[in-house]
Amino acid sequence: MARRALTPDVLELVAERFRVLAEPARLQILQCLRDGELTVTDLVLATGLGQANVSKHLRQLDASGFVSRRKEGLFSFYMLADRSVLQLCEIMCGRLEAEHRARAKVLTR
Amino acid sequence: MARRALTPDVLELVAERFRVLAEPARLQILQCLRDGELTVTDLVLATGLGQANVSKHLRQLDASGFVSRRKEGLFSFYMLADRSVLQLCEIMCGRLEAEHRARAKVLTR
DNA sequence: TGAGCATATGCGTGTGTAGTAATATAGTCA
DNA sequence: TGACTATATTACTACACACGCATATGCTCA
Repeated sequence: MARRALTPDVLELVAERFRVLAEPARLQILQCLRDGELTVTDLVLATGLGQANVSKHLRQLDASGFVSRRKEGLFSFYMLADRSVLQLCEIMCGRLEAEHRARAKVLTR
Repeated sequence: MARRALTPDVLELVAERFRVLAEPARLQILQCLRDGELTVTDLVLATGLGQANVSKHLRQLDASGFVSRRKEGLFSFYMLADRSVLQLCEIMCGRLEAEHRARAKVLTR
C-alpha cells in the first residue's frame, strides 16, 4: 500500500491481480514454472488439470503479467514474467507458518 | 513460493488468503487501518460501505489473520495484525506501475 | 493439398460470494 | 428494568467464474 491514498480504480486493479492468485490451479501452474519454461502440454501433465482449463488459466496469468509466452512452431512456451510473484507467495506462506506456530503455541500452553 | 514443492492443501490455503485480498472493499478497509485502529462505524463512514457489509469483511480479515480485534464496551476496534499485508500490496502496486511504464513505453516508441 | 498435433476459444452448468435489508446480540445509561 | 446504540448474523438476490465438452485455429509434415 503506497504512502498516499489509493483511488478506487487502483484498488480495483490491485484486487483484480490478487484474484488471479486466488486460485490453487493457477498457483500450481506458477509453481511448476519456477525452474524454467514449459509448454501447455507439460503443464497439463504436471498438474493433472484439463487442457482447456490450463490454457485458460495461462491466458489470465499472461494478461495479468505474471507469465510471458513464447511461441515456437506448434508449441507455446510459458515462463514466469519476473520473480516478484514468488516473493508474494513466500510472504503469504510466511504468514501461514506464523499462524500455524501461533496456533500450536496456544494448544500446548 | 517455498524451495520444496507445495502440497495441494497448502496451495488451497494460500489461494484462500489471496482471495481475501482480491476484493476492493477489503483492500480499502486495510488501507484505512494503515495509521491505527478504527471502529466499525469509523470504517463505515470512511469507506461508504454498508454496516453489515463492513462487518462481514472484517470477519473475513480477522479469520485470515490480516486484522485483529479489540472489544471495548459497545465498540469493536480493528487494527492491522502486522505490516506484511502492506508489503503484499506494495509489491502488487509495484507490478502495476511497472506494467504501466512498459505500456507507456510501447505507445510512445 | 490434407492429415495430424498443440493450443485456444465458445458454451453450458454448478458453485461461491458480495451486497442489502431485516433482525439478533450485547453492552450502556437513565 | 427498559430504551438506545454498536456490532454481528441471517436470508436472499445477482453476478462472476472454474470446469468440462466440443470445436476452432494454426502450424508441420508427408
